[in-house]
Amino acid sequence: MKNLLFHEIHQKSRLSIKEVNEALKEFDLYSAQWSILFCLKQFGPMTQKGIWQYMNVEAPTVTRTLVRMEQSGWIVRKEGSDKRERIVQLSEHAEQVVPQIEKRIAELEERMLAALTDEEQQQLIRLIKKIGMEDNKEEDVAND
Amino acid sequence: MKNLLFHEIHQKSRLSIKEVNEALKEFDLYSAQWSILFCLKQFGPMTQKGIWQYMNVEAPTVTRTLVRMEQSGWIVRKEGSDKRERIVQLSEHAEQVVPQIEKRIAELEERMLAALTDEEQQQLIRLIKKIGMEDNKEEDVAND
DNA sequence: ACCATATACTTACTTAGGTAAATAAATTCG
DNA sequence: CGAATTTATTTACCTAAGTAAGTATATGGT
Repeated sequence: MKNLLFHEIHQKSRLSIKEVNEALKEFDLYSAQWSILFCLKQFGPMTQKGIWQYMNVEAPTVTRTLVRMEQSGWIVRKEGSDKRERIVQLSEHAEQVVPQIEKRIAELEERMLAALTDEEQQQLIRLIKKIGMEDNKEEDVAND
Repeated sequence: MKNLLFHEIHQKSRLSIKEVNEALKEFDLYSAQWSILFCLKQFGPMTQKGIWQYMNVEAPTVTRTLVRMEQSGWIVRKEGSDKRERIVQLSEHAEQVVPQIEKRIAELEERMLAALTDEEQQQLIRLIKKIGMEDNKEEDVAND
């Protein structure tokens, strides 16, 4: 029975990525790339480590995505004072377009969550956050 | 704010896959492969279409995974009466080992859901199922 | 019976994620 | 100071998922 839960999460994850990719098509962008743009918009220039830590993925994943985004002109990477690290920031083009994308994605999310009340959405986030391994202490659960 | 929800789903999806892969290592198996084994164990021999429809993925995804599983001896594919379709079933080896894997995965899931009561788990499934596009009618929500 | 269409699967190519190992810069310690 | 260790990023190789287009078998309409 519990299989159902992970099965369901896995499916909704794929579904949302698929829908986001569809919405991003007109901007020539992919979901993981958008996640990074969104992150940079929120926090300003940051190191690659900052990005993969926030996104909770491994370093190579971010490297690859950033290479593609640099090639397509969404981001710029420059050397930090610590020469090991590279500081990532939005390109001018990205700065201009990100608000439009944000709007488009917000509409999509609203459509996909239309069947849930605001209360249910909050409940859902609260419960999902509880999933995990032992390191799921109060601090993680408390920050809502 | 709503970004948080998809962000969270995406992360838990990755996390659960990562943990499942870790648990499956000793069986030389990957999460998507296990999903198919589980499916075949539940329903018995079925066509590839049956598998990708149940799993809610595209046909090529299943083709690829089955090719690997056939090579490593987990499944067998034979021609159906309709010569276009291929009927997939567990190998003898798989029949023997699947129960052990099932047990291992069940333990893992229990650990990952330890912070949620049974009631919360049911609630969580109910809410997740509500996520989707327009085709989210009563039938989908009612079947719990 | 034949041609057009539909269906089941496969192939080729793309993004996205992971691990392991390599590289290069910083830091620590004797 | 110099060698050893740690840290940030990259490279190489794996699974997983998607789309688009190709192949082969069934099916339907005239």
